[in-house]
Amino acid sequence: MKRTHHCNELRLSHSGQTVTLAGWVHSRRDLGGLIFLDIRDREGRTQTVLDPSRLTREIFDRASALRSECVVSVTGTVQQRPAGTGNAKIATGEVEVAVTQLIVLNMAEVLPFPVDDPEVASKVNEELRLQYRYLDLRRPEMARHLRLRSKVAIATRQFMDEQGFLEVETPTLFKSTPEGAREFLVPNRREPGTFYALPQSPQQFKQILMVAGVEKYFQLARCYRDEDLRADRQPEFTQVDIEMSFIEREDIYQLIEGLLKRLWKTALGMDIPTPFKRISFEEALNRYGIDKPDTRFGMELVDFSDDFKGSSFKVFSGAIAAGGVVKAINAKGMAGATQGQIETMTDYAKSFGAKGLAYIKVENGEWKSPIVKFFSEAEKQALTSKLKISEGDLILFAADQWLNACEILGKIRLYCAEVLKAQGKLEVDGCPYHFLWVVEFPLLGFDREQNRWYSSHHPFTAPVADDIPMLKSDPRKVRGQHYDVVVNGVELGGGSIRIHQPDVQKTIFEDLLGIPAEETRLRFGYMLDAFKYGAPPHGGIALGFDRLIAILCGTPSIRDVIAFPKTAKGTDLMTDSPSTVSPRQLRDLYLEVKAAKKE
RNA sequence: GGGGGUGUAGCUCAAUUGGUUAGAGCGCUGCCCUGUCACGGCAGAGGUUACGGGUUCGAGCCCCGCCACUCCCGCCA
Repeated sequence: MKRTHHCNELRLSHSGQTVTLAGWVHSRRDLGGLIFLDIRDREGRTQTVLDPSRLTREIFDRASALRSECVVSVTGTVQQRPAGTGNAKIATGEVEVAVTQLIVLNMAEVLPFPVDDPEVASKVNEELRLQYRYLDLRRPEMARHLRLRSKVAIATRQFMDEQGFLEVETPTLFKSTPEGAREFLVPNRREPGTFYALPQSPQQFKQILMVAGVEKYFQLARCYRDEDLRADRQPEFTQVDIEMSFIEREDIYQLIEGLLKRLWKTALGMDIPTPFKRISFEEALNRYGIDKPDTRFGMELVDFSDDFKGSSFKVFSGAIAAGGVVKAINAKGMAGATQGQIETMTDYAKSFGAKGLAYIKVENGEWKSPIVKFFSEAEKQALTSKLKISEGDLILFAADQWLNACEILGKIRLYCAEVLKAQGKLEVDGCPYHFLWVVEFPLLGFDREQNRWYSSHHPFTAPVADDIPMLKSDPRKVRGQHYDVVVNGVELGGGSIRIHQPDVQKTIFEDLLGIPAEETRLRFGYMLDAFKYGAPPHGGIALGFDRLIAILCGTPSIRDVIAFPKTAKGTDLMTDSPSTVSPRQLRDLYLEVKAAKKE
């Protein structure tokens, strides 16, 4: 009964051998006097044939009663298929197993959705797929994702090991650190009113490991964030978490380029070019309007602030006079944009606080736009030459403060690319993966509403050494030693060189972030203590492992590469969690539920 | 928290302006079929149109509410 081969193994050379296969009935083709069973396992599928002249009536009847996804073990002789009946679509298509023994290991009920037909199965409502995840995962496409994920995880470990890294596990029961993402809390039974928190990332532990002398740490770390979800965000997710001592930014770039090169080779057999291009935060915003640019296509932002500062079109000249900028993009071939598309883009602009969206449609040799009449010849000339305007183009403008103007057009640029791509009008670079480093982020941002500074990455990020003197005089200008690795407009990961001098850390916490000394001590005291006893200069990075796998699998949703993902509301449809707990459990934890119960 | 989309047979989808008994393909059940691999043929079963209200002579379709899934904004140091 034990199987001798898997279902993607038998070839002509096995002819004549008696073999046993085990697996699921992928499909049954019952011709009345002859039955074909395709047996599927993890590796593939093999056709078996039941010929009543070669087996007992009982076995034949047993085969007649089978349906899709029953689990069976079959024994028989491998034989070449009769001429003209081979199946070139499957690897085992030249042979079949003439069954002499059939054991039904388990019957299957009629399935809630088909798993054998990739066309149909991939369109099945995701709700159903999540509820019956074990069936969904049987689909070859999903099995391929699991397998690729495993291979990439193992290749990651192997590469990091070769580079001298230690894999160290860090706790998932951690201390609450209210900065950043909302945390999942875990009540502590032993002391009422105290809680663990699940870590948003092992950030603090990995820095402590540097103080501990580990020097090179990595981990495939599970992280938890209690924030609203997206196609690329789950409440629990996996990071390739890395930290190194005695390094500079260049060391991280080189390491990650090597790692990604290895992973692309392992997963796709593809050689990706290194080193990756680098672009500063400022340049990324100026040219693409976003800090994670998709550089597979152009449509770059062009600045017209000089050309329009004296313009009689007051919306433009006024914005410039107020310290802002005028920028534009040329969506080539989009002059035929529908009213709905223009409206969508206008809504994007408005969501950034703009009053509207200025545009020019270039149709029939004419500039169709309500604003063109305000433009001088020089201004038109500047537009034509800088944007290389020609028939069929759609020019879109943003006039606002620098960051806002950039972000508006950045958003619109991506929207236009999507529309043009669907119409087959977008020129896309032949290289399918555009990696780049985005560097020189501002260390701090300013929150107008709360009237305070915040860390644009996290408070342990080191300032660029030359900029440290400006920390107190002009914080806005201080650049952080922070870097993001971006591929095709997806932020794959980010990290920084950390502060290892206690005095600089103290300045950041107390003088800039405005956290009182007492609170700093409560929240981060153990870390500041650790740094007193000989902290090496260090830095690291974390890569979003789920996103990485999704990109390699070519799927837009990380749910497709996580075995048991949660829905957009954070529920697990298979196990129906989260769920209520018994009064006794609550009592043990000294908890009382005050919210109104549902139902 | 806000905005958009979806919800009709087990699955994927139709259903004209609001108008007869809500249809099709696949799947399922039964019968027939010895070279199929999307097997084929014949017959059949299968519906609280997510759910709750409302408007109407009449609602799958219109209105209000609600639930689930999904995409986006906010959020994600």
